[in-house]
Amino acid sequence: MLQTNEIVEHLPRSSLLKNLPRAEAEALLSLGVRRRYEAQEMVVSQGDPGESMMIVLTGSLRASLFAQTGKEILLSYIQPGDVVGEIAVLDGGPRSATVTAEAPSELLVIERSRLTPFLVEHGQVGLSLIIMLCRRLRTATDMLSEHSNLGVPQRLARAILRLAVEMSPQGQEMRLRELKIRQSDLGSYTGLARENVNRQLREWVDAGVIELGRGRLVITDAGALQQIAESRC
Amino acid sequence: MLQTNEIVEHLPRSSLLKNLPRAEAEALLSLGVRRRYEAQEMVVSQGDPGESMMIVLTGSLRASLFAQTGKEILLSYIQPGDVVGEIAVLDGGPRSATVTAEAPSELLVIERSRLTPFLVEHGQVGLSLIIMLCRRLRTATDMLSEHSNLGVPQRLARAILRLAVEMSPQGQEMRLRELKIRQSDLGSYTGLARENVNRQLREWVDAGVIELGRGRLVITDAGALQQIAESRC
DNA sequence: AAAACTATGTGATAACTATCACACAACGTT
DNA sequence: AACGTTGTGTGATAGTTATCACATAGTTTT
Repeated sequence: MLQTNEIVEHLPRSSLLKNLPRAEAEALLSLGVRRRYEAQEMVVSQGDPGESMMIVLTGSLRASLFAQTGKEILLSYIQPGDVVGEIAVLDGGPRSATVTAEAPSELLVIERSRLTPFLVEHGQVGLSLIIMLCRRLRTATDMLSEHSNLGVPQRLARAILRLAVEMSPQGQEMRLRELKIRQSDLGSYTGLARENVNRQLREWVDAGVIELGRGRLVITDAGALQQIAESRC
Repeated sequence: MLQTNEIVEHLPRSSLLKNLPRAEAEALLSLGVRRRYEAQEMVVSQGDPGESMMIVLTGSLRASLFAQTGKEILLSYIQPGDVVGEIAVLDGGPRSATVTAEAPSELLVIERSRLTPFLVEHGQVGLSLIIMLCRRLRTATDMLSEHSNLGVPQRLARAILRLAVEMSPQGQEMRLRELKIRQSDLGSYTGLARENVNRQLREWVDAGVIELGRGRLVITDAGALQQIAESRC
């Protein structure tokens, strides 16, 4: 098992850790306790009180909301280096979303009782958290404006391009060519019916923009996708 | 004109200042410079670089996004005590939205060059900012799930109830009975066509839930609105 | 008091999107 | 190899919502 001081190197591009001096990062990590989650296990559940936040060490997870009808709204995929549960632990409110492990995952759990005093002392870590929250806010705002104002092709294209970055294990720096995703999940990510996702994707296969497989989507012409995403019609 | 040390009392429920010790709040405010904006003047513009954040002292403003088509998406109304422009100044990115003064307004402008070092020193202020960002994230998430999953009546009812809090000059603590808002703005806030906003509102007038005037909406039966907002159909 | 705006009210129509109903293909299990 | 499960492909249909086209009514300007 990794030592605390090895974790920093193990998560090279973690949005939270990458801009922190080594000593600060290690001090933060030393506050946490490791815990394993099995595939399909729920890590946090929307509405619950939340006394801790987690840093993902290994594995992969998904964050989603559930409407009263039971329909899932997929918010994001979560990779090693990402932080989970920070909203509730920082502002004291209930869990704002549900997070589920998709694969067996190891998380570093940091309790509020240790985190809050630490943040008052370590202003730099606070700043790093602030930057992370800002990034979240930006993507939330983006998604909002996309949802209300774009047509099916634009929404789908943007979703695919965003997921190609988000699902990358390289911590948000690289764009994947091949996405491991089901069309129904693309549906709950974009707010479109699965059937319509399929119809649009098929058109793009015919146009040579992507290739499709079971639970799999390959971007063959990223430029074309980008164009569609930015077109104004 | 108010002295810096009087401002704290003048903004009793500012989301940023209310949980700070008096000395910390005053230290933060002393970093800023006052500036007046006329009605309709643009305070920050989406896409611009942003070197400062502002605390609203007096007046009222609106934050919005503009789609390529030119259509406005209304994000929020901004009141004294609220903070504007914090995202760009904190994470160094471009302005994430456009903010316009609706009435003549006075803002306290804090430059990044003074803010960042201050935050490293004053962990408490950082925490307070963090809590504010969390709140923003929560409402963004809420709006997202509403947009994709609710019907017209639910979306509109929730929008009205949220605005009744947001537009209150009492800084997010009180629910107004009378909203000063045009139906076209309700449309760009909810992502609905103005005509459909009108049709739904008319139904509610007939049902005795609200009253309407030019640029004005009065909630006469908040309980009924709440019920509509929470109904699952 | 016109005239010019701005905001609201309402029908008709067109476009879009979800839903339903299956067929089919891939994968895992026993 | 048969079976159950999960994911994909596609047409038909119904429902919703935007758009267009005006009418009307307050407000401000001249």
